[in-house]
Amino acid sequence: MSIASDMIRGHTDTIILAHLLSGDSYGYKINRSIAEKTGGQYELKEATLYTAFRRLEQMGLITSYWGDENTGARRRYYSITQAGMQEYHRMLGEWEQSQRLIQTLITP
Amino acid sequence: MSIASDMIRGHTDTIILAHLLSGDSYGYKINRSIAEKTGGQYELKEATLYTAFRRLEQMGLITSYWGDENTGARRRYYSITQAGMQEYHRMLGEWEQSQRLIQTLITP
DNA sequence: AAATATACCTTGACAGCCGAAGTATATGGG
DNA sequence: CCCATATACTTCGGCTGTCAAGGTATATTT
Repeated sequence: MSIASDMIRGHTDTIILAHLLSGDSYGYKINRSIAEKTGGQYELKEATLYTAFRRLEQMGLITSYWGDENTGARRRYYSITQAGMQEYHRMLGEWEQSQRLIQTLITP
Repeated sequence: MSIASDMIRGHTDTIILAHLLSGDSYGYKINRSIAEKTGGQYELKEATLYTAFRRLEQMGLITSYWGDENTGARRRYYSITQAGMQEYHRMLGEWEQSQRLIQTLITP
């Protein structure tokens, strides 16, 4: 495993929810967007991304529907739910808290 | 526990190394210290803690020796190595970087 | 004598990440 | 026309770190 992934672990869901706050989107595009936002420093592995979608949908934080593209590959669009928005805000708060906690603990 | 363990995951090793920078110590005490530092908000589970010691020793980042207590329970002391110090600094840098990365990604 | 605190260890289950491989459509270059 | 590339999604199986549960042993407090 790469260290970076264990650092991001626990934030994957939040990252996806954050993205969907700006409107419905689909897997491939979300990942492009993540890569762009970070200047190519980071992107989710496909397997990770799609299992995250499954997880989030199962938890009721997002819903999905097939796009009606009449050209190109089919796309599955995702939408954040009310519960998803609530959860997003809760996770943001947890990040703030854990950030301080970690900072405290890794400082000798 | 109050903070999701997935948030801390990836920092356990750094936390232990950070502690050992201040001098040799042993498992139980390190965990007491973590709890104290965070005002009881966090502590490592024993199984996690001792697994981490094994991992760190195997990686050559720490060494261990039995204390010579002639009273009370025996203690296994841990010492950070040169490689451990180097790795600690590398991990600190990674934390800085991933912190910014996560902040960017979880902001809509 | 029993409960509590100190101190360490092992086992097995579980969750999330990811490499690898597969499916399918559209486009541009040779 | 074929092939490489980009788009887009899916499944499988292995790996790693966390943790609940259980165990061992000593010293102090009740």
